[in-house]
Amino acid sequence: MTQGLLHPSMGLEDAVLLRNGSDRLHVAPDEPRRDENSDGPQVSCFDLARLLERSSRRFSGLIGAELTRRGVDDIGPAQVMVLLAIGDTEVSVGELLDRGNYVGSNISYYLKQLTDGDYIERVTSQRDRRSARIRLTERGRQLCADLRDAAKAFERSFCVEQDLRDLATAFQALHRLELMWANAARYGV
Amino acid sequence: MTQGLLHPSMGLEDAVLLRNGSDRLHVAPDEPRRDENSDGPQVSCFDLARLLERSSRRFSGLIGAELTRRGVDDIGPAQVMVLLAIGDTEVSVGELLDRGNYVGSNISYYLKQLTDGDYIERVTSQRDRRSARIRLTERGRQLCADLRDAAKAFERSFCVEQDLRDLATAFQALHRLELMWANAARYGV
DNA sequence: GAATTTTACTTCAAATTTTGAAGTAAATTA
DNA sequence: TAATTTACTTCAAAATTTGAAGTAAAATTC
Repeated sequence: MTQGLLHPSMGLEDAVLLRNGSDRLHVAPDEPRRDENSDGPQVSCFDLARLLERSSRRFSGLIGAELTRRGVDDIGPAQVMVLLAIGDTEVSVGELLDRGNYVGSNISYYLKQLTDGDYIERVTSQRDRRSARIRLTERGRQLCADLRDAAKAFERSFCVEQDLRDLATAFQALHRLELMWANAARYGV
Repeated sequence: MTQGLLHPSMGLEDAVLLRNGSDRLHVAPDEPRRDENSDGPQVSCFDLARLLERSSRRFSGLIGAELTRRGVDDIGPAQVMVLLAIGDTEVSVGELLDRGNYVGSNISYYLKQLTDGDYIERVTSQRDRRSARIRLTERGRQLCADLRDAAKAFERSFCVEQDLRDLATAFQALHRLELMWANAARYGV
């Protein structure tokens, strides 16, 4: 169902050797337990949520490293995520709040840094002068493009066709789950 | 492929009404663009990573709310994630680091809080007296059990069979991606 | 059309979380 | 037995997140 997300040249054996403690060369410790009389493993919200967190941290680390490599030191991974959330279009702060499920004051803080670093520019909307319209500057656009290139290169060297389909599958399933969580939050449980 | 993650009684229309701004009743703003001549949507690492972040935040919010409901106010969602990472077994700090991709000093900080709140207990291993063995106390176990019950109840009322399979699918695909990211970090790009 | 309410943000200060550079003490290796 | 490595902890600084005001511009109500 979900084969081949690892490059042929890189087996699971390598993959799990993430720390090299003497007696901790264990396999990934959080495989959800298999249900004896079923054909798929049981996965709880919690299993998944932990995986989400861990993956996010992992990804942030990667972005951070990439920023360092590029000599970008005025913003970090968190700010990059905001840049990516903005994308190619012009958005309002409110839209960003939705997109990332951010808190208002938090986004304000990031946007200030991004403005200071000249990654975005803000124009107050003519239609509604309360609302700030945000768009990437050339610098912001360039950084995003560079990161996208790096990601593409990564995908090319590590992913096979099936991986990309799996990515899409994971995305869709997660997206739906996220909507459920959002509704749970709204309607209380 | 991935149908039914929403309860029949709750349509997409409701699902996206997450904020009630006057002119921002838009549909989810980050659908990945469809590639004209392909049968599945193109999803980049970044699309997925943003979804991971957002979902995590959403989930943390849910856990936070649940803690408040239960009158637990000495720990937050982040600490709960550590409890869940510990699980039913006795683990070392190093194992936790792997499990959550945490930073050492960070876990130390959480463990201290959890010890203070009597959610976990630490015993120095006899075999290797440098290494702390951690396990849940009755209180920690109870909290986890309660949360699991709440999650089960949520799943029962909001998920159909297909949803649970999708959860498993998402988990597997993500897990593999995470391994790739981990290796990318290790081997540099 | 003036007063009120709501929306769309921003600011600030406090709390929380994360990081990194030491440190400690126990194993391991040379 | 000395040097190194491992498995953590501590501390202080930095980054992030939160929440309670605040501001100013719509939109609504009277």
